[in-house]
Amino acid sequence: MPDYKPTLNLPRTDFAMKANLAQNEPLSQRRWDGCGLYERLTAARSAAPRFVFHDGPPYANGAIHTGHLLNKVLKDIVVRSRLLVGKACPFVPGWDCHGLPIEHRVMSGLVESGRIERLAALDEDARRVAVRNECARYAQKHIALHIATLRRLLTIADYEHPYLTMDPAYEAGALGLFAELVERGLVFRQLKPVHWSPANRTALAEAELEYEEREDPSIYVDFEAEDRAAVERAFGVELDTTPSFMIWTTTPWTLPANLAIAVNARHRYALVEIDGSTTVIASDLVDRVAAAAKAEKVARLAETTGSALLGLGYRHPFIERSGRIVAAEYVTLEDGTGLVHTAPGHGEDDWRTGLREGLEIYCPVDEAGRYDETAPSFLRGVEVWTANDLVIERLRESGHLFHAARIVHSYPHDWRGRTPTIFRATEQWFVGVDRSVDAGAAGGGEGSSGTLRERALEAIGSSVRFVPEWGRNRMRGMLESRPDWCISRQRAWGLPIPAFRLPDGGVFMTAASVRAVAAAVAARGSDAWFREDPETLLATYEPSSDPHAPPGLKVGALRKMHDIFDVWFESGASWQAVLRGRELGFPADLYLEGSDQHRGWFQASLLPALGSVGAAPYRTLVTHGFIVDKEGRKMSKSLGNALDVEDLLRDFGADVCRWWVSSLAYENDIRLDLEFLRLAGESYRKVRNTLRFLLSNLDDLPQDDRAEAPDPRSIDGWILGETARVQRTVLDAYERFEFRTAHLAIFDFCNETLSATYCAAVKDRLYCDRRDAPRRRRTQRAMREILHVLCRLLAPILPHTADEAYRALIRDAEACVHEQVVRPIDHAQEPGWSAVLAARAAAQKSLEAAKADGIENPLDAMVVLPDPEGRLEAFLPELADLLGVSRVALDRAAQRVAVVDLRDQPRCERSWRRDGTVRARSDGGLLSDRDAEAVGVT
RNA sequence: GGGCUAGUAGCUCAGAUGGCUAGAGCGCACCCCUGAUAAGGGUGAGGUCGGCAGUUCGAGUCUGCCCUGGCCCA
Repeated sequence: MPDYKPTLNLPRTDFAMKANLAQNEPLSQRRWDGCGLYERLTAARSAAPRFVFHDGPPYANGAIHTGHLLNKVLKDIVVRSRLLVGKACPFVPGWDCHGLPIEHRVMSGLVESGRIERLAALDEDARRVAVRNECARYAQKHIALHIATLRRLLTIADYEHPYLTMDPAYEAGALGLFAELVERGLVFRQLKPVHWSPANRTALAEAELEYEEREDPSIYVDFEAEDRAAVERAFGVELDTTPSFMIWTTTPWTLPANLAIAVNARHRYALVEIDGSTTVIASDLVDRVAAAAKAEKVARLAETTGSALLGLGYRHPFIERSGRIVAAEYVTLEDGTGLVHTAPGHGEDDWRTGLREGLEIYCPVDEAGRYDETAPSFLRGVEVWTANDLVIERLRESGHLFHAARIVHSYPHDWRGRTPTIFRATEQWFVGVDRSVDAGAAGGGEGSSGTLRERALEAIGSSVRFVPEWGRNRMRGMLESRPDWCISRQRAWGLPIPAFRLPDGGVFMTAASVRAVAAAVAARGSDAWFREDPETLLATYEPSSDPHAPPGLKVGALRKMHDIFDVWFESGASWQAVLRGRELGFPADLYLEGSDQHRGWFQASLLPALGSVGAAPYRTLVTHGFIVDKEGRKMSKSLGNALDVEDLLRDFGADVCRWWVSSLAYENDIRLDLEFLRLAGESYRKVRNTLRFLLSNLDDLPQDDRAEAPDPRSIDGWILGETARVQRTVLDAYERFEFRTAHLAIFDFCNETLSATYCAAVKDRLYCDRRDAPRRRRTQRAMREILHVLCRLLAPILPHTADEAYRALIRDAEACVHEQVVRPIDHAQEPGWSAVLAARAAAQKSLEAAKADGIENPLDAMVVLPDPEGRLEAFLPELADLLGVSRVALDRAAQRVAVVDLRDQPRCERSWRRDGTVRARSDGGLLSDRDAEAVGVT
C-alpha cells in the first residue's frame, strides 16, 4: 500500500507551540526599545485624534507588587487599545517621590549607620538638605527598579521621560497651582492639634509613633453646673444642691484647655447621687463608675437623653471660665462616664468638635511641653508631665475630684527617643472647602463662584463619567463629609510651602511671592528653599507691584518657615505640572486607579483644579478593586500571603499575567492565587495553539494571493462573518473599558468558533486537497484574514504573543503589530448559518449515541439530517466537513438525525473518508476521487 | 460605629424593568482521534443562587435583619 502521508499538505510553522515567555518576552521588549516604538508611535500619530490618559503616580518605595501589576496592566490595555484604533495616546508614567515613608526609611538608615550623629553638627537647613539628598537618592533607586519591572510587564510608556514629583519643573508647577489657590482666597492658616514630641520639640506623623505601655492617672472630675434650674428642667426634678457633670480623663494636664464637655445625643444620661455628690453620668456607666470609685451610696434621681443636656453650662473647676455641653457622635459607652472632657487644642476629635461649635482652638502648652503665660499661675512654666499631679492636687483641694486612680494603657511615644508624645495645637496651612472661590481674582477661572465643595459635588454629579457607576455615589459621600484639607507637614522631605515670618511675628505669603519662589524652584529645585536666603528666593518678587504685600515689607527682614506640602497636594497637581506643563492635553480623558483614590488622588486632583481653572481635570474615572488572596482576605507581606511579581513573571510570563488581568471583573475585589494564573496559562495556550494552527496552514500561500470575498454560504464566508462580529464586539468592549468582555469574546472565538468548529472542519481540505485547489486557497485566504484581525485584537492584552504571531504571519522579523491599526472588515452574515450550526449540534449528539452501536469514529458514518424547509440545501457542500463525517444527506421528511454505518464501504487510504467515490487507483491504492486527483493518479 | 461594595456549580464569571426544569468557559469524568500531538474533538456529571424573615400568584432578581470579605473614614 502506497504511503500517502508525504503527499499531504501538513501544517508547518516556526511559531512554536511552547511559548517560553520568560525567555522570549524580554527579547520582544528589547526589540521594541531598540526601534524606539513609543517614539515612533508618537511621531506617527502626531496628527491623529488624541486620547489623553494620565497616569497616577505610585509611591517611589519598595518593589512593584501585585496591585501595581493589576493597575499598570489595565492602564496598558487602555493605551494599546487606543493606539489600535489609530489614536495618539501619549502616556507619561509618574512617581510620587516625597513624603514620610521615604524620609522615615532614610532616617532609620542614618540612625543605624550612625551617620545621624555627623548631621547633628550641621545647622538646621544644611541638615535638611543632607537628609533630602539621601531621600532623593532612595527614590531614584526605587523608580529605576519599578521601571525595570514595568518594562518587563510589557507596558508601553514614555519611560525615558517619566514625571517625578521631585523634579524642579514639577515642583514649580505645583507651586504655580498653589499660587492660584492663594490668589482665590482658598488658603488659610489655622491651629490644629498634631502629635508632638516635647523632648525633640517636633511634630510627628502617625507612622513615627510607637505605642508603648505607660502608667497614667485615671481621674473622675466633677464640673459644676452653671445653672441649677436648667439642669432641673432637663431631668424634670427639683434639687436642693447644684449638680455637676462628671468627666473622666487620663490626661489631667489637658484640663486647663478644657472648653466643652461632649455627650452623645442618643445616649441616656442619669442624674445620680453618688457618695454625697449629685452629678450626671451616662445611665449605662453609673454602676461602672460607682465600682471604680468603690462608691457606697448610689441613688439614681432621674434620667434624660443626651440631647436634653446640650447647651447646659458648667464652670471650669479651677479657671474663671464657663463651658457648655456639646454633642459628639464619637462619645461611646465603652469607658469613662459618657461625658467627654473636650480640649480642642489637645485632640483630633476635640478639635473637630471645637471647629463645629465655634470654640477657640486653645493650647496653653509650648513646644517644649511647658505651660505658657495664658495658663493659671500654678502651672506657668511647668512641664505637662509634672502638671498632672499639680492638677489633681488642685482638684482634690477644691472638692472637684470625685476619684483618682492609676491606669496602665498603650500610649504613643516618639519613635526615636521613646519619650511620650502629646497632642498640641500648632498652626497649619489649609485649603478651605467651604470658602467661596474668589472668581474675581486675576487669572480668571471660569465657572460660577461657589465653594470648592459645591463645585466638586456639581462636577462629579454631572460632568464626570464613573466606571463603575457606583463610584459617583461613593465619591459624593466622601466629598459631602470631608473636612478642610490640611496641606502642611513638619518634615524635611517634601516641597516647601514658601511662607515667610515677618519681623512682627506675622506670616507673609501672597500669590506673587509664591510665584517668585516657584521661579527659583524651577531653576534650582526645591533645595533652593533650604540653601538660599529670602532675598535670593524672592529675587523676582517686587513688593510695590503686589497689592497684597504688607506695607513696608522688607524682603531682607523675612525669615523662611519650614512647613512642607502634604504629598497629596503635590500628586494632585500632576494635571497642571504634567498634562498642561507638557502640553499633553487638558482635561484628561481618563484617570484609572484603585478605588481608594476616590478619597486620595482623585480628590487631591479635583479640588485644586476646581479652585484654579474651574473644571475637573478628568472626564472619566475608572476604578479597580484590590487584590485579595484565595480566601478573599487582604494580601500583605505581614500575612505571608503576598505573591512576588518577579516570581510571577518568571514562572508564568507577562502575557499570561496580562491574560489573567484581562479576564477579571476588575471593579470588585480580585482573588489571586498561583492556581488562577496556572488556569490563565492553560487558556492562553488554547489561544496560542489556535494561532499556531492558522499560521501553520499558511506556509505555502503565496504572499500576493488575492481574491474576491468568498460566498457567504461557504464555510469561509461564515468564518469571516464571525470574525467581523468578534472584531466589533472586542473593539466596542475596549472602548468601554470592558476588557473582560473582550477577553471572553476572543477566547470563545479561538476556542469554539475556530478550534472546535472551523479549524476542525477545514482540516480535510487543507491537508488533502491539491495544494493550489481553489477551495483550499479560499480557506487559506480566510485564515490569513482571521490572523490579521486576531493579532491586532490581541495586541492590547498579549503584546508579546500578538507580535510574535504577527511577525510570523507577514514573514517579517522587523514588523511590529503595535504599529498597526485595526483592519476594516465587513463580511455580511448569512442568516442560514444558525440552522446549520443547530443541525451540527444535533448531529454531534446523535454521533455520540451511535458510539454505542460501534460507530466510534465519525468518519465511519454518514449523517442524514432532517431538512423540512430545505434550508440546509445551500450549505450541503460544506456539511460533511462541518460535522466531521464522511457523508451528509438531507431528508425533507425526516424528524430526527439518523446516523448511517459506513464501515462496510471502502475507506480512502489518504483522507480516511468513506465518501462513496473510493476505489482502487492506478498506483494500487484505495483513493477517493478528490485524493486521486490531488495525487495525480487515475 | 458610618459610607460605598461584594458573596450564584471546585474556579472565574453571565444572569435589564421579579416569570418556563438558573447559563458559559475552565477544571473534572467518560469516550474518540493520533496527519494542530507535552496538541485536537465529542458527551456528561456538578448549584437549597451567604443565612433568616417578609412582600408577591411567583424572587438569584424587591424589602428588612444578620453573617463573612474588601476599600475609605470614624
